[in-house]
Amino acid sequence: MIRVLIVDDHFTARIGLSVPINGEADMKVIAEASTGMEAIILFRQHQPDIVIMDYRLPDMPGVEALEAIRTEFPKVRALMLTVYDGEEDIYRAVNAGAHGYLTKSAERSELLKALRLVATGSAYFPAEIITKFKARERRKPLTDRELEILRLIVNGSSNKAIVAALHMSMGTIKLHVSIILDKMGASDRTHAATLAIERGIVRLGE
Amino acid sequence: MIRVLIVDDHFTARIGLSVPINGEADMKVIAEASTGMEAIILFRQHQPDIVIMDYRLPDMPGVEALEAIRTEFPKVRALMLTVYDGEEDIYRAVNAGAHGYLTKSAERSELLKALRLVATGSAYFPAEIITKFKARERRKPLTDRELEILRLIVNGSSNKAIVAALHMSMGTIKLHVSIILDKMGASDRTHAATLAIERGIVRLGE
DNA sequence: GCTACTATTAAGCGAAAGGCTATTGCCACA
DNA sequence: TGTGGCAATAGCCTTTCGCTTAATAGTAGC
Repeated sequence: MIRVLIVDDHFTARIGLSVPINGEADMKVIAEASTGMEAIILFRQHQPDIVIMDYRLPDMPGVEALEAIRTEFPKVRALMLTVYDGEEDIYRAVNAGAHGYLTKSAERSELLKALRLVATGSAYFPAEIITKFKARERRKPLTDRELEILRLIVNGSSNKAIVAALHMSMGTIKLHVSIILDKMGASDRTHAATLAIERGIVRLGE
Repeated sequence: MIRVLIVDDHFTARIGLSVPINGEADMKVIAEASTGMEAIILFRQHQPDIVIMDYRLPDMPGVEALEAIRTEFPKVRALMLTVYDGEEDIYRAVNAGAHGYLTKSAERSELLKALRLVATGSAYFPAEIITKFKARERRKPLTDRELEILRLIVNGSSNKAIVAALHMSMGTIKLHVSIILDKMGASDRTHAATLAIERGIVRLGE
């Protein structure tokens, strides 16, 4: 019997997962969490065979909750199930220890298949997910400073505004921006901004 | 008895809605659709008291399906239930005839309340939704040409690239861009791009 | 038929952006 | 104790942006 912990802040998603899962003979939902903290506590209590983890949670990103769980229980098996499918999201999930990644448009049969595979020690990543993961792996990662500047660019800041915000000289900012464009393969700052959103590097409204 | 039609392409969402709804004494899910076409056909067949409509569907946007239904059945009652909460999304939904708008983070009680209100002839719009609707209403709408150029800006095109794509002169493009920035209240094209995504005017990857 | 709005072209100007190169200091890793 | 990656500064040069103003033409509403 595969014992499942569901982590999702939407009650419709929790019901929509637990009903089909409990309808299977070989699996059972043993707990449901709606926040990252709750997920950590319930994992400790029940030590399920698999966690189905949403990306966006009210208190912390799902990957952070997963990392916290993995620190305590290195053998945790997790399947990410999310609407976000940016390169960066996928990359972070894999690095946090996820053994499977599905978008919410997955069909019932695929979800159940992925659950069984991940719970029994295999991995499950659809081809598009692997492609995006590899694309992310090939890129030189942005440094903390570059990320900070990228976020300001996405917020619509001019170089002058960035200078004011970060107390640096114009020359420094411009060099950083150039390196960001190069690493991301963007033609200019506008392109970099939309790529950052598309890839999940920067989330709007956060 | 409130007869409900659910329109959502995710099977988890459909189950997550129909189970709680069927658990209520005064309402019942009488059909479920996973595409816009299906929604139109099932509405004709069942003429439900209310439609719960997702924004994103595989074949057409939910608002378009709703518009099509309203052309045939002007008295249709609809509650939008979606993850998208941009000004433009809300504005379009209201103009397509939606009498309620909820994001998927709504709680069970709020969803049921909204369902009852919308089904019995009232409207249900949370305060944040109304705020965004009004914000959109205050803005001068973009013309078709301006929208076309805004999409290219979001895709990272330079003015030169836009000239090549639309076969227009640089002067024309520059003037269009200036007007777009002005109407949107954006400081530059990068800001316009992220605002366009945030407000739901342009969807990435379409 | 007049008015208003939209689409288009155009020229010019100052500001901003982006590419390039050179230099310094720091820290971690071998 | 190098070596390499990161952060920061600076100057120069070219291109691109964004603003302004002016003028023409089509089209939809009144």
